[in-house]
Amino acid sequence: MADEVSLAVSTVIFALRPHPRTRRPVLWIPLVRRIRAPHQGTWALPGGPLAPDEGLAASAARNLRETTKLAPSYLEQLYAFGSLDRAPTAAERTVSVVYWALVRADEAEAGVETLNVRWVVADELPELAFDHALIVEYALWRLRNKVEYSRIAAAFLGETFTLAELRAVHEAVLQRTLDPANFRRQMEASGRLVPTGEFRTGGRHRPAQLYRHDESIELADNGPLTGL
Amino acid sequence: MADEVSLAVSTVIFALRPHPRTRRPVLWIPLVRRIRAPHQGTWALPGGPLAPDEGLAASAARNLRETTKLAPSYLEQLYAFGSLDRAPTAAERTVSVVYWALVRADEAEAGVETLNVRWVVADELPELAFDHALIVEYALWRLRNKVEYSRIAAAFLGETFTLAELRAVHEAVLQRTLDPANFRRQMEASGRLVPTGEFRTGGRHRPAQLYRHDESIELADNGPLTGL
DNA sequence: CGAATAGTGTCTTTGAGACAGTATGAC
DNA sequence: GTCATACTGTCTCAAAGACACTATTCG
Repeated sequence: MADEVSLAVSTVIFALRPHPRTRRPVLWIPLVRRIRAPHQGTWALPGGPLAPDEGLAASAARNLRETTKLAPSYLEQLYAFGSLDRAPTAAERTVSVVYWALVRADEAEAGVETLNVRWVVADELPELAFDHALIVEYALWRLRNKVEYSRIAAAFLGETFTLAELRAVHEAVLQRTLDPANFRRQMEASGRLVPTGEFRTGGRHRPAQLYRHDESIELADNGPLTGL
Repeated sequence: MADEVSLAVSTVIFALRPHPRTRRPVLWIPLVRRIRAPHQGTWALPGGPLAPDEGLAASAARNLRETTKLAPSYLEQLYAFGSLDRAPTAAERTVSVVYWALVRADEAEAGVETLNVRWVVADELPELAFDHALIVEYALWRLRNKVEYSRIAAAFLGETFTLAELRAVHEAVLQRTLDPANFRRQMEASGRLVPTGEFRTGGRHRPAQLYRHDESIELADNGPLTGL
């Protein structure tokens, strides 16, 4: 065991894109290939050591940008992992502060995929390095919980959207269909939606009203930590 | 700014004891007096550097034991704090992984209070060092949320308890009175309570049935992180 | 007996969900 | 007109809360 503890920041980045087979929207995350031991060659979460002159969230945002060329539309701390057995074969003891982030689908389309960066469906992961499989599972659990009682789903959409588009995000995250009528009433009752008076035309059906979110309401309620 | 980041673990420790004036049960936390700069002489959360051969939770449990002579009946990670402006005057950059813990009232009575350790009412704090006031506020918010949808209140009680005792814990944490009839039904409907068939006598009224919690149910649902 | 708390019954309100029905633009 | 989806109405059920009532023990 080493006599020093090093500190790293990693990020679980979610985007919504169609499943390669079903074409239905599902969650994707980018992975990076490890280029050194331990676990050399296997896939891992993007991340790296914390720079001394940089905050934790800033570090997460930076290595998100470096691996995906994207800026997060939502970023939240997930957990600090620091068990002794995280990397049994490693010489170095590392504590990882992990963040999770949401990026917009259209931006994720533009995201580069290189030899060492690969986007995969979040429920169909390859084998991951260290305890990263557990970390992704936990991030998915948090996202699925939080989408039910906050307006973070907005982070996957643009400025304005129809109720059908918002519902599609919820359905993709929760992996079940939702009743359109009841979903509409819940969203209206939440007081977070503002009708714009504009309509989305183009489908072969009645045009749908466009909404935007009330931006005075935080994406998620983090209590006293708001804005940290 | 230093060119190294040091890692510390701190803990917000909650106990239920009567308020000095009202005698109604309220939340208390122990503070330690800082014996070195910065903020020398002011009160702070118990904590210290992470030992290289110790897990994060183990470190929290250790310095909880060292300051209070107690073992936690509940321990959960709160947040990792690492902004650059946490300690503007400090030469050293520190990231703190903060835990929060619950200890039993009877044990807290026995907890030592020395010159450098002082128990204070959680809603009537003195001025605290660094960002510790924000940290306590966040811990209180988490506790008050979690008591409503988990069985962590049990961590303040002994093996068996009456519904009135359990309700008193909820009332103290939430700072409002609860209807005894509705509280009873909610607890019974939760499926977490097991009647023991024994009764608590001694009051000048009908004896109350003693319950215990179903120990196959976790104190709180942390999803995939169960038992970490 | 009265005081005090244990425990039950029941009414109202609220929100979730199931599902039928109406509205309207694209074609 | 037909199709597809937008949007509305309404019924049922479950949980939360207010509050009246009964039960039982102690002094």
